[in-house]
Amino acid sequence: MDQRPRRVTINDIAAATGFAASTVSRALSRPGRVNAVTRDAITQVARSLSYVPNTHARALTSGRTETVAVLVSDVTNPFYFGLIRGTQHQLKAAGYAHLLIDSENSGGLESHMLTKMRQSIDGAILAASRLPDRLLAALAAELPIVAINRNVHGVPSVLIDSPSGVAQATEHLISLGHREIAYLSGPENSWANAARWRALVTTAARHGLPVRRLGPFPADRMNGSAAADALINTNVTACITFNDLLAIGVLARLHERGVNVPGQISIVGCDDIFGADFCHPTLTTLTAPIEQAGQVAVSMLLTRLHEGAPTTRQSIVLPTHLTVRDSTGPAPD
Amino acid sequence: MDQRPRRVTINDIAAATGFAASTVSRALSRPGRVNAVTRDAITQVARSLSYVPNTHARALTSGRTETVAVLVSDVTNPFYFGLIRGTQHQLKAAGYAHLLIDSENSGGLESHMLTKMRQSIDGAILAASRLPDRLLAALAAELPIVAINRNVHGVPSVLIDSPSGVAQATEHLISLGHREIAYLSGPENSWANAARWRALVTTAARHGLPVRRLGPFPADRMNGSAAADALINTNVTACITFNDLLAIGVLARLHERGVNVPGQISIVGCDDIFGADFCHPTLTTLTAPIEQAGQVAVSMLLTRLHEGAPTTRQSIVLPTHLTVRDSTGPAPD
DNA sequence: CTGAAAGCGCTAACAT
DNA sequence: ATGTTAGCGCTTTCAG
Repeated sequence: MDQRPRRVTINDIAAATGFAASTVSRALSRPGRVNAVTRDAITQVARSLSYVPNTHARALTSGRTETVAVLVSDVTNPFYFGLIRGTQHQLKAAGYAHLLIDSENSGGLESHMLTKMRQSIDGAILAASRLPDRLLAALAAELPIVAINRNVHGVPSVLIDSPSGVAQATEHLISLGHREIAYLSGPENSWANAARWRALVTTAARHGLPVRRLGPFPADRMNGSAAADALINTNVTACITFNDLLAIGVLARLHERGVNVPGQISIVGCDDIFGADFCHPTLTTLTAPIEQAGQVAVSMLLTRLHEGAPTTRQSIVLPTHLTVRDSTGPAPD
Repeated sequence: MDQRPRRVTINDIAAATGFAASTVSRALSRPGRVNAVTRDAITQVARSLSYVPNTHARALTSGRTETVAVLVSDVTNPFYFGLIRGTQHQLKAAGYAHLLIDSENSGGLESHMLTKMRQSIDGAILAASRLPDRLLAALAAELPIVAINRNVHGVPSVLIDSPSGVAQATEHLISLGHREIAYLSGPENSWANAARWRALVTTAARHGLPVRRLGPFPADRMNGSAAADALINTNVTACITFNDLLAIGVLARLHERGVNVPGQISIVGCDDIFGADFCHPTLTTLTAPIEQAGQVAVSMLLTRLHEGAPTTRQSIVLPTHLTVRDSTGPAPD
């Protein structure tokens, strides 16, 4: 009674219409290859029997699964919320299923999951992959992938142009009179972290200004305390933080320790995640189009899947802009 | 060259070991049914060939897919972040794949996706289903499901006990001297919304106090403005909000209009989502164990799948508690 | 305990 | 344009 009630198959439709199973198959999956009237007859019967094609049988023969895996390094990180939203949306529009995988910040788990799932998916989106360049490139040779915020030769990717955003942020701080700026560093193995630091160094150098690098700090709210304490020990009047999560943590700790933001120190975040506009004070940050990044990544992947084109080395860079809120202000005298 | 490099199958292992394919199959999926030494030989060869079983072939014959769908009504809503984290974690631990589906607040899309996916999944977790009771019950008869925050006869579920939390919150407000409390209502078709409202009414009545119901408001930050404005038009000194998202929106609007919280009005949220502890002022709210809800839901589903037991009508209620922060205070004189 | 054989539902050559 | 015939890789009777 709890048994699955014997689904209707392509053969049932064949029997009902008098056509061969293969014709039914064609009519349903390659409508062009079949006479219009037989196609209509078949579609009609299929509908009336409420036929649903069996994904597995289809995948088994065709190799296509209409499923894309989205790997994030930590589902918990609100940065991914927007991204997941973007991939989810775009994938659904294309009729693809969305397999969510959390690699728990581990390259090992990442590649393990990927090999395990290889035949269950047509491709994958790797957000913030923890895989070393070589492995990533090797993987890309076996499986269509698109990386987000990761620039490796031979791996199509969607990059968020934080460098130019960081440059803007730096100019913003300098124009407010800040002469010494610190960078609160995120994970050492993060591509974005390195890119942001470099951009800060470059821009500050152009103005003949020194920068300090503090950290690394794991990029979560908790570690904002350590970061804030480190910050207080310096005499910088402004800092750019690896990401908003960390920045929000810093803000909380600074408040706790009675340091006024932006009165005594200005804070800039990165990403503009959920919360950046309602924390206290609201956070000046680099707004990254992360939902769009998810969408674009999916589009690239899908194109690749459909064209069959190797599409090596294709990369798209998405712009960021500085969103000024209340956490930055004039340097104290 | 881009062709998938011909995966190793059970037959390769059979050839390599000299055993029949069926024996290999058994050794790999039902180790008990096979001689220890042949099993070891087979496992060994399988490993050395880095064999990965084909999900689809397996699903096709066995009917099992080791995949569970998690349906949320809106991936964007931070309430689901914790939930997804919980399901993701638990599912992965059990070796199941996690299929994320966004039903976009539409019952139609919800059931459509579910029928389409029926043979691709072993079961589903429905978070905040928009399906009418009857359809939900019918669905549960066909497919193992566990509902979250939805109480329908015959559908196993995980319920978050907001009623007792709301009661606590109400007592909290009354003890602070508030004599007239409003409820900012969420979507009318939400089970949780109804439950919360009832709990407020009951508790207030016990103290002989009136309550006002405002709304309904779509439960997102945007609509916090409308909700706040409606609130200002009353002369209540405190309100309980359907959820934190709405509450955070209300806080922002109140601030904008110069209304002091909690000086002039106290606000209580529900759920304790990401952000509730760092918005301004920090939000007094009902802390719901939503990550745990996800975990429990998965456990229930998995038990059901493995025991094969119909497990009708099993429900688990998870407790909530009031987390007092800065958005509530004594009633103004 | 192990092997042989028969499919699961569908697609993809190959014929017609 | 349609039908025939083989499987895809695996599990599962059913024998031995």
